[in-house]
This record gives sequence, C-alpha cells and structure tokens, in this order.
Amino acid sequence: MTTQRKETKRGQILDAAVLEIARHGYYGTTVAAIASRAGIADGTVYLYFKSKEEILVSIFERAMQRFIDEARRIVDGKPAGAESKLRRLVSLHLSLLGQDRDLAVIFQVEFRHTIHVLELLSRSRIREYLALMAQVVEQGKQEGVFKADVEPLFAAKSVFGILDEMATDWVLSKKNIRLSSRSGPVCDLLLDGLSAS
Amino acid sequence: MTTQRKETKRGQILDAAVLEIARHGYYGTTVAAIASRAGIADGTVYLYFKSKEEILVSIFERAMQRFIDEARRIVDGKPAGAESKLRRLVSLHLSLLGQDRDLAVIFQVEFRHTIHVLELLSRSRIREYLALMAQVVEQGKQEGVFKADVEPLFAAKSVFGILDEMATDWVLSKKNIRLSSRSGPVCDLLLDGLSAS
DNA sequence: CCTAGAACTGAATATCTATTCAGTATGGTA
DNA sequence: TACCATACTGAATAGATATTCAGTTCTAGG
Repeated sequence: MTTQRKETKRGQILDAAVLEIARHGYYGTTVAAIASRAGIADGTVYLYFKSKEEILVSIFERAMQRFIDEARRIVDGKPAGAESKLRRLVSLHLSLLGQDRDLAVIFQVEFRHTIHVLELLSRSRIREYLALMAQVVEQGKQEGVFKADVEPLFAAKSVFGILDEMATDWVLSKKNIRLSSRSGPVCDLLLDGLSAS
Repeated sequence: MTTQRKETKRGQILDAAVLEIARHGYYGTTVAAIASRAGIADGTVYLYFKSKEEILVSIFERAMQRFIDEARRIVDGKPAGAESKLRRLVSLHLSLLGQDRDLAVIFQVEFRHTIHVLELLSRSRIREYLALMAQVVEQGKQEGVFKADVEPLFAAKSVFGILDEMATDWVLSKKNIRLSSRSGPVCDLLLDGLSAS
C-alpha cells in the first residue's frame, strides 16, 4: 500500500472522527463509532493513531495548518494596505469555519477542553496564528492608518476574540445565516469602534 | 439540620468541585475526588446532587447568577452615561474572573463542552448577560454617543468575545499580570477602534 | 435520657470502552 | 503458482468510575 493510499485512509478516519465528535463530543464518541463510520475495524484505527487522543490532536493540526497557511498567504503575499489585509483575514477565518459546521463545532466547543489535553500544542499553534494578525496590525501602525498606541498582540487577541465569539454564536444558534456575512460588521467595529465620530 | 446548614454543605461540595475540576478537567475529576476534598463520603454527594453533571450545572448557575446580578445593578442602577456603564461592565467581567482563577479556568475551558452537556441552560443564561450589555449599547445609541448603525446585540457579542479571549489568554498564560488591568485597553479599543483618527 | 427521623457512610455493583493481539486477508513479485 | 510483507480484523482484556443502598451515626425535641 502506497504512502498516498495510507494518507487517504488516515484522512478518512479523521473525517469520520470530525463527524462523530461534532455530534457527540469527544468523550461521547467511542473509538468503535469512529471506526464504524470510517468503515473499518476498531483495531485498524490503532494502525494509524497511537490513541484516541492523538486523533483529536490530528484533527486540530490538520485544520490549523490550513488556517495558518492561508493567513500567511494574505499577510506575506502580494503587498496591500493593512486595512485590506485585516479585512481579508477576518473574512478567511469566518469562511473557513463557516463552510464546515462540524469542524466549527469541534473548534468552538471540543477544543476548549484543551487546557488539559492539548494545552501546549494548541496554544502554540494559535499563538502562531495570532502573530500573523499582529503582524498586520504592526504594518498598519507603520503606515499610520492604525493608532500608534495600540499593542499589536493585544489587538490581534481582540480580533480573534470577536471572531471566536461570532463563530461560537453561529455554531450554537439554529438560525441559518451565513457565518461569513458577519465579516463586514466585525471589521467595521474593529476599525472604527462603537463611539459616534 | 437546618436549611442554612444544608446550603452550606452544598456550597462546600461545589467549592471542592470547582477546585478539582479546574485542576483535572470535568472528565478527569472523579466524584470520589470531589467528595474526598469536601471531606465527606462519596455517597453523600448524591444527597445534594442528582448526578455528577448536576454539579457542573450548579457551578455554572451559581457563578452566572453573580455575573448577572452585578451586571444588572450597573445597567439598571443609578443613572449614568452609556460609556461609563460599558466601562464598568467590562471591568466587572474581568474582575470577577480575575479574582478566582479556578472558577475562570472552568468558565473559559470546561464549560465549553456545553454544546452537549449544558447547551440550553448555559446559552440562555449567557443570552441574559448579553442582553444587559446590549441594553447599554442601545442606551448609548439613544444618547447619540454610540454610532446609530450599530446593532446592539452584535456589539454585545463583540464585547463579550473580546472579554472572553482576554480571560482565556490569562487563564492559559503563566504570566502573573492582573486580568483586570486589561480593562482600560479593552474599552478604548471597543470605543474608538484600531483606525488612526 | 430516649427516640425517631434525618444525615451520612463506603463497599459493592453494573456498565462502559480504550486498547491489544492472535489470527486472517490482500496484493505485489519472482 | 508460491511466497512474503503489509494491512486488516474483531473478540477478549483490563481498568476505570458513577451510582446505589443497607447499615450506621447524629441530633433535636420531648
């Protein structure tokens, strides 16, 4: 069996796990249920993952890699103003989560147990992501379009916080709006604040 | 045994549970550990709570009640400008979490399983809290100090999102800053945004 | 001091499930 | 075709722990 094929099966298991975990939670999902949905025997799971926990870690890694790669393309890609880059980052975040509700559920809900399970791992990846946002804020300060006294990392966390809450709200709400439709309002608020001019 | 006394013991169990769950997570905490820390027998826990899950629910209820009561005092209390009320709400949120790290851990991490365990319960309480924030935004719009085109509930969620991220960041970081020291910068960003005037 | 009922105890139970591993199937190669 | 390595299977295991309940201790009122 080629590496290609192996990667495919590994991916299938991860896909099955995303589906099950989004519906029943990490602790509510049995390895047997993941195997069954992937159409393989329980034992086979352990040929691809050392443990159930490693499956969760892998889901996180796979998704986070995508977030970071795409964000980096915006930040380090072809030159553009900071405001434009910020708008694209916001839009990216909401689009990626908005197009896969199961993944969004896992991100917004299941990964929050992470302080115990994935602490180091998850926060280091998120720090990487936050750093990309902070880089854009820094650029904005140098261009003079963002306030001089704003701390880039603090601003990045604020941006992330708002995006995170919008995503959680979307995940938990029954309404059928598109998550990415919140992109504009989020940016407007971030850029200009609540105060009347 | 008086009701008073009963409430005390119930509270002791909850206190013990907060401590254990903050350290080991909900699924990593055994009922035996909670009982042991509370200095009672395992079975006694079940005289006060129907199940382990009910303990988690009760921790949430008890804490959330405090948040809502204090927020309501700010919002409906003696008249003040919207900006001032908003600053006090932000400060309240960060202070309440900042003065009890164990409770903060549970709020920022453990309650996120809530989509499956506490979905209805927790979100309805949080909606109540969000509604109080939204009320202040609405007031600001009428006073003309906040932008006319901002949606109050959307703004409230944004405020909550930033506060939430600051709290999570604080909980996961080893640094020994006071959480409430973030209160000023958070308000400034919310009110005036990132853009240079 | 007695006693009934409330409060408490903690060993036993009943169930659940992650992981293992001895055996089976598959597919490419000579 | 025969062979071997790789991939897969799924029943059995081992360990964990929420919850119960029969028995014990406490306590307040008479």
